[in-house]
Amino acid sequence: MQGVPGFNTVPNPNHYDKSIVLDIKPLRSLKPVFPNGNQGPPFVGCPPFGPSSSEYSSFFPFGAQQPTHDTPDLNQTQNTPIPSFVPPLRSYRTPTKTNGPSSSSGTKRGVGRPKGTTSVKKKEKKTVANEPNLDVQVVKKFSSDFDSGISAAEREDGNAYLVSSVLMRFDAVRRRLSQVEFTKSATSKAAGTLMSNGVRTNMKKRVGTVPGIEVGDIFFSRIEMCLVGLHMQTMAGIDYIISKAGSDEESLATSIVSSGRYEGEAQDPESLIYSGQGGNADKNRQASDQKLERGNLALENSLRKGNGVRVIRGEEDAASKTGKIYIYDGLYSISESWVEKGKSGCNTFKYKLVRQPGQPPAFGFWKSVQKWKEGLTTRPGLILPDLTSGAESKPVSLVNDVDEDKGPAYFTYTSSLKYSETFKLTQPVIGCSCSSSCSPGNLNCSCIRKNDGDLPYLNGVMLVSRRPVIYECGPTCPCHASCKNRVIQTGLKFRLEVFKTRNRGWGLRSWDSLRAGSFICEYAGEVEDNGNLRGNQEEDAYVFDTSRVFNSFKWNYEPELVDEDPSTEVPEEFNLPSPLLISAKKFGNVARFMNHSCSPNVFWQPVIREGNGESVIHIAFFAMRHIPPMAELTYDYGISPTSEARDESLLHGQRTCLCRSEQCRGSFG
DNA sequence: GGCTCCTCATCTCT
DNA sequence: CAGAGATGAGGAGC
Repeated sequence: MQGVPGFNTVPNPNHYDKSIVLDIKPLRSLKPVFPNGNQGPPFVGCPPFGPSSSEYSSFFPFGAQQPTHDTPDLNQTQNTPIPSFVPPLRSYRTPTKTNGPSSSSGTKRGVGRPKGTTSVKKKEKKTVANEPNLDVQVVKKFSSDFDSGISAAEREDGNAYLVSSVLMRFDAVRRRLSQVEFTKSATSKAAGTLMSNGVRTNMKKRVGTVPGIEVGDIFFSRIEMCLVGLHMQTMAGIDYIISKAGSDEESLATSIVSSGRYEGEAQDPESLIYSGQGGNADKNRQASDQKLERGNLALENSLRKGNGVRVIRGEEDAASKTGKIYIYDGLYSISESWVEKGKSGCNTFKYKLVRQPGQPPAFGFWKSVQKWKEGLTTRPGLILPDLTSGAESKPVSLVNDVDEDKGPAYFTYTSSLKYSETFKLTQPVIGCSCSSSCSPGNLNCSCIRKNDGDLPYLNGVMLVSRRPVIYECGPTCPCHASCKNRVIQTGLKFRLEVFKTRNRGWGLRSWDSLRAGSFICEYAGEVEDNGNLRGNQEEDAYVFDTSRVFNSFKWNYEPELVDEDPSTEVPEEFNLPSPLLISAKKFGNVARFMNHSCSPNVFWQPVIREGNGESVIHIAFFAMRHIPPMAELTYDYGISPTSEARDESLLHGQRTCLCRSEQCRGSFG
C-alpha cells in the first residue's frame, strides 16, 4: 500500500537532514509517551498481540536508536500511542428501541422551538426523561459518578499520554451527547461530566510549556484546553498564577487566547497586540476604563519578569459556521505595554507579544495553508492540482518538495469499489422507506433501526462511535441524497494532498484541520474474492485485507457504572461475515497512499449499504483524534496472520515499520 | 454566592 | 440563503 514500497525498508532512521526537508513544517499533534518507571500509564493499553508489552521488543528493529527524538517532523504526528480506556466501554443498548414518537424528535432537538419558551422546554425535558427512552439513559449515565482511572498526582501533572487520553475521552462523550441530546451545549455537558469525575490533567498552573502539549496542537473548544491544562479559563482570555495567597501583586501570566476579536490584533504570525480584560460594556452598563488588576496586572508583571506566555490563536472553523479552532502557537515574550483609548473612548491596556524563536511554525503555517486554499499563493512543489482529474468532489493535489520524483506509478483513479463478477457479498439489506431524510429515533426507518436507533454521524461528517458495522442508506432508499445517513458515499469532505515523504514513498495528508471522527475517505479498488487474492497478496503492496491482525484499541467512551451487567457491552471492533480484500494496485483512490503507523491517527470502519440488490461493504477511514493541517494521515495496516506466527521480523512481503512510535512493532504487511 | 470572562449552539433578522 | 446579530444556557475561578 506504499507509494514506493522499497522506501519502507530503509533501515537507518538517523540519516535525515533536517535542513532539506519541507520548507514548511507540518503542525504537530499530540505525541503522548508512557511515563518512565513503574508507575505505568494510567490506562492499560491493549498490546498488539498478547498480554505483555514486552512482545513489542521482539519486533524492535533499531535497538537503542529507536526512541531518538531526532524524529522528522512529518513523522511526529504518528507517534501517539492509542489510549485505551479503562474502565472498558459498556453499551446501554438493548436491541430495539421501545419508544420514541417521531413527532418528538423534532422538538427535542430544539428545531423550530419558538423564542422565549424556556419553561415549556423544561417541561418537555422532564416528560422525555420519564419515558423509557434509551437516549435518556445515555445522558443519565454521563451525569453519574464514575472512576476516571486518573490519580490525584496525574491530575496535577500530566504527560502526553494522559493529555491524549483526556482529549479523546472528552470528544467521545461530546459526540455521544450531541447524538442523543436534545438540549444545547453538548460541549459544556461533556466537559462538566469529565471535570466532575476528574477526567483531566495538568491542573497545576504553570508558566511555560505544559507536559504533553506540543506547539501546533489544535483544539475545537476552550474547554478542551481547560481539561488538559493549556489554558484554565473557560471564557477569560488571560490566565495567570497568583503566587501569594490573597494577593495578585506577584501574579504572572501563563497563557492568553487571542481570538482576533478585538481591534488591533494583527494576523502577523510572529507577533500580536493583545487587549487587556475588563471595562467591556454589557447590556446594562456603560463601558469603563480598564484597571490594572487580575489578568492585566499579571501581564504587566510578566513583562517585567520576562517569562514566556503561552499563546493560543483562535480561528474560524471553515467546517462549521459558529465553531472555532484554537491553535497552540507556543511561547511568546511580552515586549511592551501601553494604554490607549478604545472604541468606546475608555482606557484599554495593550500588550505587544513577540513569538520566541526556535519553535516550529504553527499559526504561521496555518496561514500559509489558507493562502493555498484561497489561491493567493501556489503550494510549493505542486505537480498536479488534482490527481483525481475531477473524480472526487474536491481536488487532491499531488506535491513533491523533497526530491525529483514526478509522481507515483501509474494507476487509474476511481472513487469507488469495483467487483469481480463472481464475488458474492453478504445477505441483501433492505433499504428504508423514508420520504425525505432519515431521522434519529424514527423506528420506521429500517436503516436507523439497524444502527440501534441512532444516526451514526454528526453534521454529515463525523462518526460518533465505532461499531462492528455501520449501515448507510443506499441507492434504493427513497430518502433524499442529502439524507444525514449518507456520508461516505458522498465523497471527500476535506482538501487532501498526496505528497512525497522522505523515506516512505508517497503519503496522504490534509490541508484542512480534521476534528476527531471526521470522515476522510474510503478504500477504493477492486474487490477480490479470496482464492484470487491469496496467490499474489505478497506481491501486491496495495491490498487492504480485513483478515490481518490489528492493534486492538478503544475509541468510544462510555463509563462503566457499578450496577451494570457486563454482558450488555457491545464491542466496537469490526465484525464481518467473511474477510474483505480490496486491491488498489490498478484502480484506487487517495486511500492507497495512506502509510502505515503502529500508532496511527486514522482508523477504518466497515460501512454497509445496499447496491444492485446486494449489500456492499465499504471500508471508511475516520480521524482518530484532532489532526492539524499537513500532519501525515496513517492507519494500522495490521499483520498478515500467516507471517505473524513465524519468528522472524522481516519476512518476504513484510516491510520495516518506520513509524517510530512507542508502540512500534517493527514491521507490518 | 455572586460576578466576570476574547464561550457555545441555536434562533432571528436582514 | 448566507452572514451578522441576538439570545439563553452554561461552567470555572475567584
